[in-house]
Amino acid sequence: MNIDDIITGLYPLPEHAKILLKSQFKEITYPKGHILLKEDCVEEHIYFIKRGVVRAYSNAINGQVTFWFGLEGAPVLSMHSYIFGKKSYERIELLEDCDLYKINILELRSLYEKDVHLANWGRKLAEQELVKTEERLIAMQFKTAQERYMDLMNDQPALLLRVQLGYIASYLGMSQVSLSRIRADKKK
Amino acid sequence: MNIDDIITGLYPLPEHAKILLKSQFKEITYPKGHILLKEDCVEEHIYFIKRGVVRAYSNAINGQVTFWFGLEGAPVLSMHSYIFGKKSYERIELLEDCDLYKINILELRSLYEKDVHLANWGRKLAEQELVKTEERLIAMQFKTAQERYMDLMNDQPALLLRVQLGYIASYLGMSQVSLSRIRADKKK
DNA sequence: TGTAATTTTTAACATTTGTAAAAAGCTAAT
DNA sequence: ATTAGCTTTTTACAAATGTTAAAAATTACA
Repeated sequence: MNIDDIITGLYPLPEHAKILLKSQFKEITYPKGHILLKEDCVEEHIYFIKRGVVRAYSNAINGQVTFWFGLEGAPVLSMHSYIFGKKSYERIELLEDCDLYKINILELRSLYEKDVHLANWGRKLAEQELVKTEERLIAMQFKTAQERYMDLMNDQPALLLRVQLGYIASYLGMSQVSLSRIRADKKK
Repeated sequence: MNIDDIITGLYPLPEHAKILLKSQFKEITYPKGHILLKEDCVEEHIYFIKRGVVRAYSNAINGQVTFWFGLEGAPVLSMHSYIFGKKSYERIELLEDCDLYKINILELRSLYEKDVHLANWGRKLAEQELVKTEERLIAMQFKTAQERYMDLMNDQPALLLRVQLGYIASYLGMSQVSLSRIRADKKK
């Protein structure tokens, strides 16, 4: 997934704005297992995934909770750092070797202030994430564990092939044992 | 909560931009019980609450699911209509008599395209909602029903006094019976 | 290939949460 | 004050999900 498609897919930009934004991205590669971003740190960049899979998780009393996955094309960011410039509450880990496009948040913010097209691009970035997040919240509130698993199978089958089930279970808001049970039932 | 404070609280605007945005808002009053916005309709406006309480809900197989409340100062919008110009999946109902500030979405979008400050204001609007929604999603994933209730008591005690418990239970992702149980346990 | 390490499934049991129905409490209107 | 309607709590039971531990399957790599 190249940076042009990622940028333009979000919001159409006139050539000059696109070039300006693109010029601030740097490409970078990290290996599987790399921690891109740590809790309790202020992260200074956001990323877009060129290649690879990534998860965000948070440490609760009873272990880690994976609450987000990113595949090719997805933005990777700490909400608190990107939006408030504050410490991140989550940790972001690479589940495969990844190629990433990286951009500095302060730089990006200054682009937002300078160029109306880029400000609208930034608006779209937040709006897209907002819709996805609200839909997941609603699903958590009124779908059963089984329905949530089946939705994931329909919407993101690739994820199931690339990510281990323990993380998927957590993402779906259930224990790994529950997920195994659901999968076992489905076979019948 | 007046419109000046609502606008400026989100993102500081130079005087001319503030006046421009403000001039597009109209004030309107509806009685308790009024349906502001229906599922399967494209809603052409977004609102801000001057006075009152509002809930958004969606019809599932087993009854309504309340997934959002708005108090004074909050934006009221259908995600699908505001962001995609598509049909709303939710219904929004006034739980008290409400005074609202209303603005046309197409008009707002054209302001975003015209003025860099307003585009950034629109970005902040989405970003603020995004942070709140992600935090709620995470809470749903790794807090118990009891913890979610106690968080609500701490963070939004006013809500408990103004909204009936059936809706609160749904918002917290539990049955009304469970909420009653939790409340009964708490007394001991 | 064989072994260790990791992941996934299964089993047994405990706990939480849901459902349905009844009882109790509250509110508003007469 | 009384009644009707609505909300909340309680009860009893059922279903779903969690926990712990062990077994099975898979993967990584020496």
